Amino acid sequence: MRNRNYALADQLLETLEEQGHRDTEPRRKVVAAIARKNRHFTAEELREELPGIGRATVYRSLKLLVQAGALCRVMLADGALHYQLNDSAHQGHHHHLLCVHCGESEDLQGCDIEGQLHSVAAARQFQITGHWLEVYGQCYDCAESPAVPA
Amino acid sequence: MRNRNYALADQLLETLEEQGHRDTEPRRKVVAAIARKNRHFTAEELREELPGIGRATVYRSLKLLVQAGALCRVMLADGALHYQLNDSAHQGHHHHLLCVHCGESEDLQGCDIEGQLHSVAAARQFQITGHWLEVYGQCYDCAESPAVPA
DNA sequence: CCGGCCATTGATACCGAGTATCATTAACGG
DNA sequence: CCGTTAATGATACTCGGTATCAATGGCCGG
Repeated sequence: MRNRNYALADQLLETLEEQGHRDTEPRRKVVAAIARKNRHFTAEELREELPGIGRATVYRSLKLLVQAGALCRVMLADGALHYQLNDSAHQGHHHHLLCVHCGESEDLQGCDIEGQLHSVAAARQFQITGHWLEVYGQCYDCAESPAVPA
Repeated sequence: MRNRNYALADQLLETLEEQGHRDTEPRRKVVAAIARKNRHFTAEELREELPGIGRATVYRSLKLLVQAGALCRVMLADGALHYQLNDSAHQGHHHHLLCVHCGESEDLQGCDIEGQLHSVAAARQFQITGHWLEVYGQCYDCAESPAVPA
Protein backbone atom coordinates (compact mmCIF):
# COMPACT_ATOMS: atom_id res chain seq x y z
CA MET A 1 0.00 0.00 0.00
CA ARG A 2 3.01 2.21 0.23
CA ASN A 3 2.71 3.06 -3.42
CA ARG A 4 -0.91 3.88 -3.08
CA ASN A 5 -0.24 6.14 -0.13
CA TYR A 6 2.49 7.97 -1.93
CA ALA A 7 0.19 8.40 -4.87
CA LEU A 8 -2.55 9.66 -2.61
CA ALA A 9 -0.27 12.11 -0.85
CA ASP A 10 0.91 13.43 -4.20
CA GLN A 11 -2.66 13.73 -5.35
CA LEU A 12 -3.55 15.76 -2.27
CA LEU A 13 -0.59 18.06 -2.75
CA GLU A 14 -1.51 18.46 -6.38
CA THR A 15 -5.04 19.39 -5.40
CA LEU A 16 -3.66 22.11 -3.17
CA GLU A 17 -1.33 23.37 -5.88
CA GLU A 18 -4.24 23.59 -8.26
CA GLN A 19 -5.84 25.95 -5.79
CA GLY A 20 -2.76 28.13 -5.94
CA HIS A 21 -1.06 26.92 -2.76
CA ARG A 22 2.64 26.27 -2.49
CA ASP A 23 4.39 22.97 -2.22
CA THR A 24 6.17 23.23 1.12
CA GLU A 25 8.03 20.78 3.33
CA PRO A 26 5.58 20.91 6.25
CA ARG A 27 2.63 20.57 3.92
CA ARG A 28 4.16 17.46 2.37
CA LYS A 29 4.52 15.89 5.77
CA VAL A 30 0.95 16.71 6.72
CA VAL A 31 -0.59 15.25 3.58
CA ALA A 32 1.68 12.21 3.86
CA ALA A 33 0.37 11.60 7.38
CA ILE A 34 -3.20 12.04 6.20
CA ALA A 35 -2.65 9.67 3.29
CA ARG A 36 -1.49 7.01 5.75
CA LYS A 37 -4.81 7.16 7.60
CA ASN A 38 -7.32 4.47 6.85
CA ARG A 39 -10.03 5.81 9.13
CA HIS A 40 -11.29 9.15 10.33
CA PHE A 41 -9.09 11.10 12.70
CA THR A 42 -9.02 14.24 14.76
CA ALA A 43 -6.84 17.23 14.12
CA GLU A 44 -5.08 16.56 17.39
CA GLU A 45 -4.33 12.95 16.51
CA LEU A 46 -2.78 14.12 13.31
CA ARG A 47 -0.73 16.72 15.09
CA GLU A 48 0.69 14.15 17.50
CA GLU A 49 2.03 12.23 14.55
CA LEU A 50 3.77 15.32 13.32
CA PRO A 51 6.11 16.56 16.00
CA GLY A 52 8.04 19.52 14.73
CA ILE A 53 5.12 20.74 12.67
CA GLY A 54 3.35 23.71 14.17
CA ARG A 55 -0.14 23.38 15.49
CA ALA A 56 -1.38 26.17 13.27
CA THR A 57 0.10 24.59 10.17
CA VAL A 58 -1.71 21.33 10.75
CA TYR A 59 -5.02 23.11 11.24
CA ARG A 60 -4.44 25.32 8.23
CA SER A 61 -3.70 22.33 6.03
CA LEU A 62 -6.85 20.57 7.19
CA LYS A 63 -8.91 23.60 6.42
CA LEU A 64 -7.47 23.90 2.94
CA LEU A 65 -8.11 20.24 2.20
CA VAL A 66 -11.68 20.48 3.42
CA GLN A 67 -12.22 23.54 1.25
CA ALA A 68 -10.73 21.68 -1.70
CA GLY A 69 -13.14 18.81 -1.10
CA ALA A 70 -10.43 16.25 -0.42
CA LEU A 71 -11.44 15.85 3.21
CA CYS A 72 -14.82 15.61 4.90
CA ARG A 73 -15.57 16.67 8.39
CA VAL A 74 -17.63 14.06 10.20
CA MET A 75 -19.35 14.48 13.51
CA LEU A 76 -19.17 11.48 15.80
CA ALA A 77 -21.99 10.40 18.06
CA ASP A 78 -20.26 12.00 21.04
CA GLY A 79 -19.97 15.32 19.24
CA ALA A 80 -16.30 15.04 18.41
CA LEU A 81 -15.31 16.44 15.04
CA HIS A 82 -13.22 14.11 12.94
CA TYR A 83 -11.73 14.34 9.48
CA GLN A 84 -12.23 11.75 6.83
CA LEU A 85 -10.38 11.28 3.58
CA ASN A 86 -12.75 11.69 0.72
CA ASP A 87 -12.80 8.87 -1.72
CA SER A 88 -11.93 10.58 -4.96
CA ALA A 89 -14.84 8.73 -6.55
CA HIS A 90 -17.50 10.68 -4.72
CA GLN A 91 -16.44 14.13 -3.76
CA GLY A 92 -19.93 15.53 -3.99
CA HIS A 93 -22.54 15.65 -1.30
CA HIS A 94 -22.80 12.34 0.45
CA HIS A 95 -23.19 10.87 3.91
CA HIS A 96 -21.32 8.36 5.97
CA LEU A 97 -22.15 5.16 7.73
CA LEU A 98 -19.80 5.38 10.67
CA CYS A 99 -18.94 2.25 12.60
CA VAL A 100 -18.79 3.16 16.25
CA HIS A 101 -16.60 0.15 16.92
CA CYS A 102 -13.75 0.28 14.50
CA GLY A 103 -14.18 3.76 13.15
CA GLU A 104 -14.63 2.56 9.62
CA SER A 105 -16.65 4.79 7.39
CA GLU A 106 -18.66 3.77 4.38
CA ASP A 107 -19.91 6.31 1.96
CA LEU A 108 -23.62 6.48 1.43
CA GLN A 109 -24.85 7.70 -1.89
CA GLY A 110 -27.88 5.90 -3.20
CA CYS A 111 -30.12 7.46 -0.60
CA ASP A 112 -32.47 10.19 -1.60
CA ILE A 113 -32.73 11.98 1.71
CA GLU A 114 -33.04 15.34 0.01
CA GLY A 115 -36.01 14.23 -2.01
CA GLN A 116 -37.82 12.85 0.95
CA LEU A 117 -37.12 15.93 3.02
CA HIS A 118 -38.33 18.21 0.27
CA SER A 119 -41.66 16.51 0.01
CA VAL A 120 -42.23 16.72 3.74
CA ALA A 121 -41.08 20.31 3.90
CA ALA A 122 -43.16 21.36 0.94
CA ALA A 123 -46.31 20.59 2.87
CA ARG A 124 -45.24 23.20 5.38
CA GLN A 125 -43.91 25.66 2.83
CA PHE A 126 -40.46 25.37 4.26
CA GLN A 127 -37.63 25.79 1.77
CA ILE A 128 -34.78 23.46 2.49
CA THR A 129 -31.34 24.77 1.64
CA GLY A 130 -29.16 22.15 3.25
CA HIS A 131 -28.87 19.42 5.79
CA TRP A 132 -26.41 17.54 7.91
CA LEU A 133 -26.68 13.82 8.42
CA GLU A 134 -24.46 11.31 10.18
CA VAL A 135 -25.39 7.68 10.60
CA TYR A 136 -23.92 5.54 13.36
CA GLY A 137 -23.86 1.80 13.75
CA GLN A 138 -21.78 -1.31 13.34
CA CYS A 139 -20.13 -2.44 10.19
CA TYR A 140 -20.40 -6.03 9.07
CA ASP A 141 -17.09 -7.12 10.57
CA CYS A 142 -17.74 -5.57 13.96
CA ALA A 143 -21.28 -6.93 14.15
CA GLU A 144 -19.88 -10.41 13.45
CA SER A 145 -17.27 -10.29 16.21
CA PRO A 146 -18.75 -8.04 18.88
CA ALA A 147 -16.42 -9.41 21.56
CA VAL A 148 -13.35 -7.78 20.08
CA PRO A 149 -13.24 -4.22 21.39
CA ALA A 150 -10.50 -2.76 19.26
CA MET B 1 -48.00 34.49 27.51
CA ARG B 2 -46.79 35.15 30.98
CA ASN B 3 -49.04 32.44 32.33
CA ARG B 4 -47.82 29.97 29.82
CA ASN B 5 -44.22 30.73 30.63
CA TYR B 6 -44.75 30.33 34.32
CA ALA B 7 -46.50 27.08 33.68
CA LEU B 8 -43.69 25.94 31.45
CA ALA B 9 -41.05 26.86 33.98
CA ASP B 10 -42.92 24.96 36.66
CA GLN B 11 -43.23 22.01 34.39
CA LEU B 12 -39.50 21.99 33.75
CA LEU B 13 -38.73 22.18 37.44
CA GLU B 14 -41.15 19.40 38.10
CA THR B 15 -39.47 17.27 35.48
CA LEU B 16 -36.19 17.75 37.27
CA GLU B 17 -37.70 16.92 40.62
CA GLU B 18 -39.10 13.73 39.19
CA GLN B 19 -35.55 12.77 38.37
CA GLY B 20 -34.63 13.30 42.00
CA HIS B 21 -33.13 16.77 41.67
CA ARG B 22 -33.72 19.51 44.20
CA ASP B 23 -35.77 22.61 43.76
CA THR B 24 -33.20 25.37 44.27
CA GLU B 25 -33.24 29.12 43.77
CA PRO B 26 -30.64 29.20 40.96
CA ARG B 27 -32.35 26.34 39.20
CA ARG B 28 -35.65 28.20 39.29
CA LYS B 29 -34.06 31.19 37.65
CA VAL B 30 -32.45 29.11 34.96
CA VAL B 31 -35.63 27.30 33.97
CA ALA B 32 -37.56 30.57 34.08
CA ALA B 33 -35.10 32.07 31.60
CA ILE B 34 -35.34 29.02 29.38
CA ALA B 35 -39.14 29.11 29.51
CA ARG B 36 -39.02 32.70 28.23
CA LYS B 37 -37.15 31.63 25.10
CA ASN B 38 -39.16 31.21 21.96
CA ARG B 39 -36.31 30.03 19.79
CA HIS B 40 -33.13 28.07 20.14
CA PHE B 41 -30.33 29.59 22.14
CA THR B 42 -26.76 28.97 23.19
CA ALA B 43 -25.59 28.22 26.69
CA GLU B 44 -23.68 31.47 26.67
CA GLU B 45 -26.73 33.51 25.67
CA LEU B 46 -28.60 32.01 28.53
CA ARG B 47 -25.81 32.74 30.97
CA GLU B 48 -25.74 36.39 29.96
CA GLU B 49 -29.37 36.66 30.96
CA LEU B 50 -28.56 35.27 34.34
CA PRO B 51 -25.96 37.44 36.01
CA GLY B 52 -25.30 36.20 39.47
CA ILE B 53 -25.79 32.60 38.45
CA GLY B 54 -22.58 30.67 38.11
CA ARG B 55 -21.40 29.50 34.76
CA ALA B 56 -21.22 25.90 35.94
CA THR B 57 -24.75 25.97 37.27
CA VAL B 58 -26.15 27.09 33.94
CA TYR B 59 -24.30 24.36 32.10
CA ARG B 60 -25.29 21.77 34.67
CA SER B 61 -28.95 22.71 34.40
CA LEU B 62 -28.83 22.48 30.64
CA LYS B 63 -27.29 19.05 30.84
CA LEU B 64 -29.95 17.83 33.25
CA LEU B 65 -32.73 19.14 31.07
CA VAL B 66 -31.28 17.53 27.99
CA GLN B 67 -30.99 14.23 29.84
CA ALA B 68 -34.57 14.59 31.00
CA GLY B 69 -35.67 15.11 27.40
CA ALA B 70 -37.04 18.60 27.99
CA LEU B 71 -34.38 20.22 25.83
CA CYS B 72 -32.89 19.25 22.50
CA ARG B 73 -29.44 20.09 21.35
CA VAL B 74 -29.45 21.32 17.79
CA MET B 75 -26.45 21.86 15.60
CA LEU B 76 -26.57 24.94 13.44
CA ALA B 77 -25.19 25.08 9.94
CA ASP B 78 -22.09 26.86 11.18
CA GLY B 79 -21.41 24.15 13.73
CA ALA B 80 -22.65 26.10 16.74
CA LEU B 81 -24.48 24.06 19.33
CA HIS B 82 -27.81 25.50 20.39
CA TYR B 83 -30.48 24.35 22.81
CA GLN B 84 -34.10 24.08 21.89
CA LEU B 85 -37.10 23.66 24.14
CA ASN B 86 -38.80 20.41 23.40
CA ASP B 87 -42.43 20.67 22.63
CA SER B 88 -43.98 18.43 25.25
CA ALA B 89 -46.05 16.86 22.48
CA HIS B 90 -43.09 15.11 20.89
CA GLN B 91 -40.33 14.35 23.27
CA GLY B 92 -39.23 11.30 21.37
CA HIS B 93 -36.79 11.11 18.53
CA HIS B 94 -37.48 13.78 15.98
CA HIS B 95 -35.68 16.27 13.80
CA HIS B 96 -35.87 19.99 13.22
CA LEU B 97 -36.42 22.23 10.28
CA LEU B 98 -34.27 25.18 11.27
CA CYS B 99 -34.86 28.52 9.64
CA VAL B 100 -31.48 30.09 9.08
CA HIS B 101 -33.09 33.50 8.92
CA CYS B 102 -35.21 33.87 11.99
CA GLY B 103 -34.04 30.91 14.01
CA GLU B 104 -37.46 29.38 14.13
CA SER B 105 -37.54 25.65 14.48
CA GLU B 106 -40.27 23.35 13.33
CA ASP B 107 -40.40 19.80 14.51
CA LEU B 108 -40.29 17.13 11.88
CA GLN B 109 -41.92 13.86 12.67
CA GLY B 110 -43.72 12.27 9.79
CA CYS B 111 -40.49 11.44 8.06
CA ASP B 112 -39.29 7.91 8.01
CA ILE B 113 -35.59 8.55 7.73
CA GLU B 114 -34.75 5.53 9.86
CA GLY B 115 -36.70 3.22 7.63
CA GLN B 116 -35.04 4.47 4.51
CA LEU B 117 -31.61 4.31 6.06
CA HIS B 118 -32.17 0.78 7.26
CA SER B 119 -33.04 -0.49 3.83
CA VAL B 120 -29.96 1.09 2.32
CA ALA B 121 -27.75 -0.13 5.12
CA ALA B 122 -29.16 -3.63 5.05
CA ALA B 123 -27.77 -4.11 1.59
CA ARG B 124 -24.32 -3.53 3.02
CA GLN B 125 -24.93 -5.48 6.21
CA PHE B 126 -24.38 -2.38 8.27
CA GLN B 127 -26.40 -2.22 11.48
CA ILE B 128 -27.62 1.26 12.17
CA THR B 129 -27.86 2.20 15.82
CA GLY B 130 -28.51 5.90 15.55
CA HIS B 131 -28.23 9.00 13.45
CA TRP B 132 -28.05 12.74 13.65
CA LEU B 133 -29.94 14.95 11.23
CA GLU B 134 -30.40 18.69 11.02
CA VAL B 135 -32.25 20.38 8.19
CA TYR B 136 -31.62 24.00 7.29
CA GLY B 137 -33.66 26.34 5.20
CA GLN B 138 -36.16 29.16 5.24
CA CYS B 139 -39.49 29.09 6.94
CA TYR B 140 -42.57 30.33 5.14
CA ASP B 141 -42.47 33.82 6.62
CA CYS B 142 -38.82 34.39 5.86
CA ALA B 143 -39.12 33.06 2.33
CA GLU B 144 -41.98 35.52 1.73
CA SER B 145 -40.05 38.56 2.87
CA PRO B 146 -36.44 37.79 2.02
CA ALA B 147 -35.43 41.45 2.17
CA VAL B 148 -35.83 41.67 5.91
CA PRO B 149 -32.59 40.40 7.39
CA ALA B 150 -33.58 40.13 11.05
C1' DC C 1 -38.91 23.08 64.68
C1' DC C 2 -34.29 21.65 64.56
C1' DG C 3 -30.14 19.34 63.09
C1' DG C 4 -27.50 17.08 59.90
C1' DC C 5 -26.63 14.89 55.55
C1' DC C 6 -25.64 15.56 51.15
C1' DA C 7 -26.93 17.67 46.73
C1' DT C 8 -25.98 21.95 44.86
C1' DT C 9 -23.54 26.09 44.13
C1' DG C 10 -20.05 29.10 42.23
C1' DA C 11 -15.16 30.72 42.05
C1' DT C 12 -11.37 29.11 39.95
C1' DA C 13 -8.65 26.59 37.24
C1' DC C 14 -8.42 23.71 33.67
C1' DC C 15 -9.26 21.45 29.05
C1' DG C 16 -9.77 20.71 23.89
C1' DA C 17 -10.29 22.59 19.55
C1' DG C 18 -9.43 26.07 16.90
C1' DT C 19 -7.92 31.11 15.50
C1' DA C 20 -5.17 35.69 15.52
C1' DT C 21 -0.78 37.75 15.52
C1' DC C 22 3.48 38.53 13.77
C1' DA C 23 8.39 38.13 13.12
C1' DT C 24 11.05 34.75 10.47
C1' DT C 25 11.59 31.62 6.64
C1' DA C 26 11.48 29.77 2.24
C1' DA C 27 8.80 29.01 -2.63
C1' DC C 28 8.97 30.15 -6.95
C1' DG C 29 8.51 33.38 -10.94
C1' DG C 30 11.14 36.62 -13.39
C1' DC D 1 19.79 34.71 -8.01
C1' DC D 2 16.86 37.89 -6.14
C1' DG D 3 12.55 39.93 -4.42
C1' DT D 4 7.82 39.24 -3.52
C1' DT D 5 4.79 37.06 -1.02
C1' DA D 6 2.86 32.87 0.89
C1' DA D 7 3.71 29.94 4.52
C1' DT D 8 5.48 28.78 8.99
C1' DG D 9 5.42 28.30 13.93
C1' DA D 10 5.75 30.28 18.63
C1' DT D 11 2.68 32.44 21.41
C1' DA D 12 -1.31 34.15 23.14
C1' DC D 13 -5.98 34.17 22.80
C1' DT D 14 -10.97 32.69 22.24
C1' DC D 15 -14.89 29.83 23.00
C1' DG D 16 -17.57 26.23 24.92
C1' DG D 17 -17.55 23.30 28.35
C1' DT D 18 -15.77 20.41 32.60
C1' DA D 19 -13.24 19.26 37.18
C1' DT D 20 -12.33 20.72 41.80
C1' DC D 21 -13.62 21.85 46.13
C1' DA D 22 -14.91 24.64 50.03
C1' DA D 23 -19.15 26.89 51.34
C1' DT D 24 -24.17 26.86 51.18
C1' DG D 25 -28.72 25.57 51.66
C1' DG D 26 -32.75 21.88 50.57
C1' DC D 27 -35.14 18.63 52.64
C1' DC D 28 -35.97 14.74 55.62
C1' DG D 29 -36.13 12.37 59.93
C1' DG D 30 -36.64 12.93 64.54
